[in-house]
Amino acid sequence: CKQGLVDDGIQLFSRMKEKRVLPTVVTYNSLIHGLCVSSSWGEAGGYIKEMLSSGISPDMPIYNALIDASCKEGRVERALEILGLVVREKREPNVITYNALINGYCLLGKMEGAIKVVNTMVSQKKTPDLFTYTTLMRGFCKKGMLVKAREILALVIRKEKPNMVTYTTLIHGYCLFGKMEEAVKIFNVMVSMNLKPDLVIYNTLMDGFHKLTNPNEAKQLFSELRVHSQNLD
RNA sequence: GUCCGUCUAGUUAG
Repeated sequence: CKQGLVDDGIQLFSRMKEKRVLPTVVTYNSLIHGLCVSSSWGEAGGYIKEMLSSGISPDMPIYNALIDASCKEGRVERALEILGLVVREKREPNVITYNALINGYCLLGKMEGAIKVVNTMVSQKKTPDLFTYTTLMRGFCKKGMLVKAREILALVIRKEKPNMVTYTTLIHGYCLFGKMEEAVKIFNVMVSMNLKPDLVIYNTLMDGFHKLTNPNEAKQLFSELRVHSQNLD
C-alpha cells in the first residue's frame, strides 16, 4: 500500500480471507491508510464497515489516518468531525492526532487555528514534539513569517534536539524568500551540531541559489555535495 | 525486560 500499489493490497487482503487468515486492526489500517492516500474514501468507508461488523473497533492509528488524510485534502472540518467521533468512542487523541490537525491548519495558512490546536493539546497534557514544532515552522515559513519560524527553532534547541527535517524546513523558508545569508547561517549551525547534511538539504540550498540566479553558489554546493556524496543516500 | 508490524513534519522548474 505504501508503494502506491493499493490494488495489490486489496487483492492480497481478499486472498487472506479466502485462506481464513483473519485480519486485525493493523491489517485494516494498512489498507485504509493506503485507500486514504489515494483518496478513495468510499472504499475506505467500506472496509471500516466491514471491520466494525466483524467486531473490531477502530483504534487511534485508524482515526489518525482518516484525520490526516482529510487534513491533507484541505478538509479540516471533516477532520474535526472525525475527532468528534474519537471523543464519542471514548478514545483519547494522541500527539499524532494533534500534529495531523496542526498540519491541516498550516496547509491552509490558518496559523491561528494551528496554534489553537497546540493549546488544546497542551491542555490535554500532550507534549508537543519535534513533529509539532517542525510543522508549525513550515506553516510560518510559508506565510513569510520567518522570525516566528526562527523563534521556534530557538525553542526546539532549548527543549529538544532539532533534526535534519527541522533545519531543512527553516532553511527552505529562508530560500523561499531569497534570504540566502540566513539560510547558510542556519546550515552552519546545523553542521556545528554535528548533523551531516543530506541530499534534501543540498537540494534545498541549490534550488534556493538557483532561483536567485546565483549559479556560482549553486555549483559550489554541488561540488561540496560530490565530496560528501559517499555519505548520502 | 528488549526489539519489531499499521497513523503525523523537510527539497525538486515545465
